[in-house]
Amino acid sequence: MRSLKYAMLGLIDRAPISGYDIMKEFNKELGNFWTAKHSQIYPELKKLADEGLIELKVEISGEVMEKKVYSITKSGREDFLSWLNREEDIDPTPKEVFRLRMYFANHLEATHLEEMLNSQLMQREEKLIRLQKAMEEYESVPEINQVIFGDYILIESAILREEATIKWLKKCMGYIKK
Amino acid sequence: MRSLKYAMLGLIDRAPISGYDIMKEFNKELGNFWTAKHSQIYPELKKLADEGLIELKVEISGEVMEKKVYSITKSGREDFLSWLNREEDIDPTPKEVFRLRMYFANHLEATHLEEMLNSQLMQREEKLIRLQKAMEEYESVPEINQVIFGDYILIESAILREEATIKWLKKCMGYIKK
DNA sequence: CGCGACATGTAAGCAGTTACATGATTAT
DNA sequence: ATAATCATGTAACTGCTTACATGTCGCG
Repeated sequence: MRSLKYAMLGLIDRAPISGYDIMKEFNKELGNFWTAKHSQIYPELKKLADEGLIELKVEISGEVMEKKVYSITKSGREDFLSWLNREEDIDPTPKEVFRLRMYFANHLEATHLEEMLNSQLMQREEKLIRLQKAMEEYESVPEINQVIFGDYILIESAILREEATIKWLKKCMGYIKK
Repeated sequence: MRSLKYAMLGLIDRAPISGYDIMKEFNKELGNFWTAKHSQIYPELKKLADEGLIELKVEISGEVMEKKVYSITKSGREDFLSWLNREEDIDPTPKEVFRLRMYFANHLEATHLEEMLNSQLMQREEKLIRLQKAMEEYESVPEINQVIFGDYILIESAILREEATIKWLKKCMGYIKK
């Protein structure tokens, strides 16, 4: 499905960007639903350039250090928009190891099960707080044609996801005690 | 991390089972959070048998058709339980293509964006109804030491996930009209 | 001068999907 | 008979992670 390709094309389309900075984008809002390591990003950039979807311009930061800045081409933009407009089915199962583990919870001792749920709960609550802080940066909902609209709705989605997970973990803990 | 290995060991531990039936388990409750195709299952079974974690017994269904039924060994059970009891960090980002797409929603026409959100909404609502029906099969919450406890909490988790996604999709649609 | 961030790449291996391939059994 | 399901496998490929590998820049 080449999803990484389109994630990268979308980022490059916003403004010319380097592989390093694409990597950093995957640590921000987008990173809640898509991410990649530099070892995947650099070869993909090469491939996209070979396919004529992006163009390279080398910048120099400091004395000698090269920074490869890529921009999207006409054909890259067409490809990206055609992907973006495609109608798709809902995503296949996103795999989650913790829930796989919990599927076999009947083998765990009650006290240890509770510890595991609690450890997850704390980590999820921390994550939720971080997301809520990010959301507070927005005074109002961005217009749908603004670039930050995407950032906004992804934070919201991530918050709803964490809240649902927390609710579930608490329910599970409720099933233990008594 | 060999998660498939442990998913399969856990299933085999419940009762001796064939590759084909493991595949079917991934279409049930567990399939909401972990799944695999037969092309991945059969080689993995071979590997687990080579590692001495499972044992094979061939059954004949009908006249000649062979069914390979695997059971867990002592060392397989130990390996599984040690994995199950391990404390782990929260799962890394589960990737979702639809939300990646929505990150770039500012490029979409309002009417088309609404169509896309609506199409997702309908599919998610259908899925939710199916999950709720599965939940209704349970008269009460199973005890935590029962095998079906895992099934129950995974259905609940899947329901909460769908509800959160539906809530998000509706919010997004709300941002469009006006 | 040392440390953390900047910056880019490759190689090996593990995980997963799609397609190829075959044949038996059961229900209609 | 014929279609759906049962049943098992392999091959080629894509996707992704971990580790290897190198060097610069800015700050204290």
